[in-house]
Amino acid sequence: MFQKVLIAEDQNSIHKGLENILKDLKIKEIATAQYCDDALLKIKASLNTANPIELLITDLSFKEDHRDRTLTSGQELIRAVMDVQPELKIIVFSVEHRIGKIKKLIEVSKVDAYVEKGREESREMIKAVRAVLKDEIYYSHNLAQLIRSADDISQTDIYDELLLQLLAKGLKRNQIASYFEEKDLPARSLRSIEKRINKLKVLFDANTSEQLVAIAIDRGII
Amino acid sequence: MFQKVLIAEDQNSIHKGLENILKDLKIKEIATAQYCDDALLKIKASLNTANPIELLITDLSFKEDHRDRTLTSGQELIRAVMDVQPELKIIVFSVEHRIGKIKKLIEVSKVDAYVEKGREESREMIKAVRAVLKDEIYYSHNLAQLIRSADDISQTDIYDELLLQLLAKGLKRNQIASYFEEKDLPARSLRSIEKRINKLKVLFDANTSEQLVAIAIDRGII
DNA sequence: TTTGTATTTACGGTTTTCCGCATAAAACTA
DNA sequence: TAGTTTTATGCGGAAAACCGTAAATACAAA
Repeated sequence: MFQKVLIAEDQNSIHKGLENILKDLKIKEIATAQYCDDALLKIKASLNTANPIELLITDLSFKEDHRDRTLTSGQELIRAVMDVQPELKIIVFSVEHRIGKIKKLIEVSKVDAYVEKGREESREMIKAVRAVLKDEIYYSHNLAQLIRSADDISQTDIYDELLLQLLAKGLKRNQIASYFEEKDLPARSLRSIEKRINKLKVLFDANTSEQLVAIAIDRGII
Repeated sequence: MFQKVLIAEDQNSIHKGLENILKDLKIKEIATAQYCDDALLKIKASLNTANPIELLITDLSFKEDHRDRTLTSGQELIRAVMDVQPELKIIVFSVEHRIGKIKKLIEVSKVDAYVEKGREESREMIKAVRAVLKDEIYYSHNLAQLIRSADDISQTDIYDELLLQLLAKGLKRNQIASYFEEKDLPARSLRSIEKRINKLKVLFDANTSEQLVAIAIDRGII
């Protein structure tokens, strides 16, 4: 079993529960952090010791407060951690259920497991830790099917994503075209922008561009 | 201090933490429920006993799973509870930070306290329980100022809200006008709908209707 | 009731979005 | 390389959104 584990999570009510689970799994040392920056510091520090941290369990969203932060989310923490300790195992533990975000974590950030917060979280966390120990990828029960059915999202590329973001930010069609022009992106003409929006409307079954933005937000694409 | 408290929360890692806090506050009996429906049942059942539940601590969002549910959210639970036991004290404990939703809870549902899940949650929960015991209203630290600054939202009435919902659902301007016509709502002409959208765009500083929908979702209005 | 004010509605014109079509450019294939 | 397919662009017209204005209606105070 893992010797040393770090929990990055700002909800202190969760710490106790999580620690109990890990203790039952015979994990010797459990460190905690309430801020992403602290988590990164602890990981860096432990690298030069006899027993470095072997597993990071992290939430995705961390509340803002008075403290200045450089890392503001689990995603950023994960990216930073990969730089200093690429072999570190990572389990994401979050309420995030939007399949777009989760797919990105697994495919882009290469996290080892995703456990959704909810009724089965304790059981799922145990399974996840055991799976990760065996170098397996694990995502909680109800997610497996969702990920397969979310191919529509994979069909949206980074330009679609940018386009949706610009729409949500209040740019008009021709302003978006100008933006694409400036940034030297492909398919920058007004007509191409229009066609791209239309393609997305068909893909997400949206009647209007307002609904398209609502769906994109709901699915966690933007 | 309260004699009997019910916690409605589907994250089982949180239960332990909350229970510890409540025990420290000398609360004798702590009941828990993972589903809204179960919570309501327990409240109803306790009404006919010698010591009924005096305080309900509830989350807002409950995950869907295999079980059929009639009550699917904390908001619905609160509404149902008010019918059977109007004098029951209620503390909402949630990650919801969108001021629109929170304001509605306090003003419409008349909950006694709102504690935001996060770093200070334990301390805030203790404060909340003590305040509610003294018949006071309590909402966590960082919220007090936000609520005051959210007057813009109070300026949106139920028709604005409906309008935003219909926009997000993909109805066109004239379809919205027809909808208002059918439902016999005031200001049902196309021009009035347009003006209302325009008013909202000014209010929320949105350039386009797409951005307006994005902002409305972000602020928890729809 | 009258008067004044605010809201709602209708009309008309401008801008933006939407969409089909034709051509041009690019990517791909044999 | 030449031919084929896909993608991008430009143009024009229709539909929808946008916006000012004025008449009609609703509402409140006098």
